[in-house]
Amino acid sequence: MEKEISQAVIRRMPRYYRYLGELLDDGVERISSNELSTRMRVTASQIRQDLNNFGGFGQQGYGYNVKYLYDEIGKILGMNQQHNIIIVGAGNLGQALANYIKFEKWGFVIIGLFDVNSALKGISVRGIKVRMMDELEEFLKKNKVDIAALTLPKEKADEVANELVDFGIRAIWNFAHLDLELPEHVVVENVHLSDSLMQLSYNIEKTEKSKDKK
Amino acid sequence: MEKEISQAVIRRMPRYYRYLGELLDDGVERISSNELSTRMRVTASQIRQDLNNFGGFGQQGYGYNVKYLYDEIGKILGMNQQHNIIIVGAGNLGQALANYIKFEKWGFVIIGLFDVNSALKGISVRGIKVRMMDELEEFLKKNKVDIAALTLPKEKADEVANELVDFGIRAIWNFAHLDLELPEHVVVENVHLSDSLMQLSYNIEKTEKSKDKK
DNA sequence: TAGATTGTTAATCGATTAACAATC
DNA sequence: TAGATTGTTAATCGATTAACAATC
Repeated sequence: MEKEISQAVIRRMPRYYRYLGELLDDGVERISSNELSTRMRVTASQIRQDLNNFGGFGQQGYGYNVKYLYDEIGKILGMNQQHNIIIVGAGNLGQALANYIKFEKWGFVIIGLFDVNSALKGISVRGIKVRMMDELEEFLKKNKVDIAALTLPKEKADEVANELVDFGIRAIWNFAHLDLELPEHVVVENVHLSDSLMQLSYNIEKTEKSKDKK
Repeated sequence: MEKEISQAVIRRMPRYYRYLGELLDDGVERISSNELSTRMRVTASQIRQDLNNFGGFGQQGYGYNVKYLYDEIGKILGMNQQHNIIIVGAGNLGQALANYIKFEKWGFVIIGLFDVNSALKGISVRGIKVRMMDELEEFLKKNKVDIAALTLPKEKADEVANELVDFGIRAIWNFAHLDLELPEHVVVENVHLSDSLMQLSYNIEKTEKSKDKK
């Protein structure tokens, strides 16, 4: 019986992956938790604890082999397999995501674009034509889709999300400004841009105030 | 001497704000921590603790007045004032953000678009023309800019971020896939979309596995 | 072998939840 | 006044950090 790994740990994994990728690019062969901790500004203890949730990737007296650790974290995050994505909502944000070719480096491939708005019918983004929602069921039968990105206004998002789940979608990358209420077996990752701006706004005020005190 | 409020609390505030906004739209006048806890799927205790970091907004025996609490949280988050934003990096994502008019509802107004790529010179998005970086200093002298959104590839982001800070920018909304190393007085809020996708990918795998066990 | 550094246990710190007295 | 519900203190839980024995 494996113990559940906390989301706090999961959130840090992509960051380790990124730093290791940079070290790899720089030709660094091995690194100790201590040296990595200095670069990343976290404690060495935390790095070792985090990694040991998944296995003993290091070696006493040596540290961690950068290439090996990079690959292992990649596997943990599922970067060793392709993820097919459809984007539902072909407005500005949806189109921007469709254009963002860098995702393919990590195996995230956008294979379809959908919208409810028939005004967008016929438009293509990076060679991917925008389809209407009534073509979705057929499309999902013919293509393996792992993730649906939801970039619709919140008024439509809830209904469309349920439709996606009915058609068999198991993972939603949600950009709509609401909390989706979906069955437990569906994984949802929220990107709430306005929440992020509000946090920034709060931290601006806080920083201004602490400056005033001096 | 005020105690520092943890980022865990700050992260939850925009969500409270959103739920209260919905209640307000629905014409709900008052709400108890208990009822709100049911809707938001958090504990009533957490709600009361979170709010009491900022003040006693409720009333024993009554609960919270929705309108009042909404406004108070709005003030905490700085939603009572306008924030002028420039977007640096007028590619797909930058343009998508510039087009996203909903931000204005919360007082976030995009007043400028900049890029290093002269191919974009002359293009306009929602009436905002793309300017070159050499116009930035002048622009910042003439306009109050509260936030710079960074939507450049990571190769350019670091250099541009430093430039922004040199010109007096105090807050950066960072979409580039790297950790900016900036002076302490600069507030940075990161939106790492690929990290978010990787988390989603991990959680997909985890959910698949737990299903297999049955 | 001696030195370095991990993996892991123990200690500490902080965040969440529970409980209840205060009070509307 | 009685009932409801907050604000706040105390208890619990979980996450982070420290320490060190194991071992390369």
